[in-house]
Amino acid sequence: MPELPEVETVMRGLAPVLEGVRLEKVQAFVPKLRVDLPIDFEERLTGNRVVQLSRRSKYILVECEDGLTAILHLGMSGRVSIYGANTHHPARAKHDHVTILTERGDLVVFNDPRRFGLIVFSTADTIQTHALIKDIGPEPLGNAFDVDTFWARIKTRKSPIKTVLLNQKVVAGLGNIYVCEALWRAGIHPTRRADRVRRKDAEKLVPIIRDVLTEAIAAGGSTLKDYAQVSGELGYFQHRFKAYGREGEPCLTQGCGSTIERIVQSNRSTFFCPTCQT
DNA sequence: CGGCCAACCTGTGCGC
DNA sequence: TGCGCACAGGTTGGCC
Repeated sequence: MPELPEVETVMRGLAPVLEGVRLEKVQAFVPKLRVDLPIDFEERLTGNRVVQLSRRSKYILVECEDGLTAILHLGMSGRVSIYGANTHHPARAKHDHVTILTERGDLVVFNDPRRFGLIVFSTADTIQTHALIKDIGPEPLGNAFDVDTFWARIKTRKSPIKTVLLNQKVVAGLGNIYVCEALWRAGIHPTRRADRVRRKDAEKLVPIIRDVLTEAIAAGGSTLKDYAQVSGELGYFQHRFKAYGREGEPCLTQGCGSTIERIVQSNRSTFFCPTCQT
């Protein structure tokens, strides 16, 4: 489940395999994912050397030595697997759309059944102005994410706070799961209009958002179903969900005794405690 | 610009 | 076993 913590986990798994490494053979097996792959995708990456990996919101940025930066998004179902040089490299599986063989003999595979992911090209010196990147809000784990900035961005919005937190222009990297978790921790009802979220609620929410994402990264992401880290191991944060996916189960607030409910907002499931969250 | 919905895809799990 | 439907981690384009 690729929200910020999962993308960060994937990026950290890829970095030691790709950074400083020449790509021996890059192959794409589909013409497009969510959008067209670059026409020169294979030729431009094959023979190129990766300088550095980084993450912006849910995008992984692969900076290469010739100035190219590849922008990768995992969409809903995108996964990355790594097969070491001294291990068996499996035959291409269904929905394996891109494979990268490195000069060291490591194999990196991008698999995405729903093809909501994307890979496009930009350049290192223009990446900040790229259409996919330029309007994204502050990184929640960085210094630019503070109460004043956050409050300024939400206090005029009439939409439910749940919907506003999913908006990547407001704050980067949150998805359906971590929004539910953050609102549960903050005691804020997901349907409350963002312009009715008081400043003192924002003061709670900012560190809570930081904490929930930081904890999830430390746990190696969450992982619903069989979503795996690049190592193939599952993330463990899912075992710590307090709201997400817990419809009908007891609220875990001490002494609450209420039951987690599920509603639909903007066509997405929202899980919350009708008692704790106001 | 803000807000809302449909659309993009495939797979899975459930009720019948 | 098969069928139809609801639902799944995200984003965006079009419409009011």
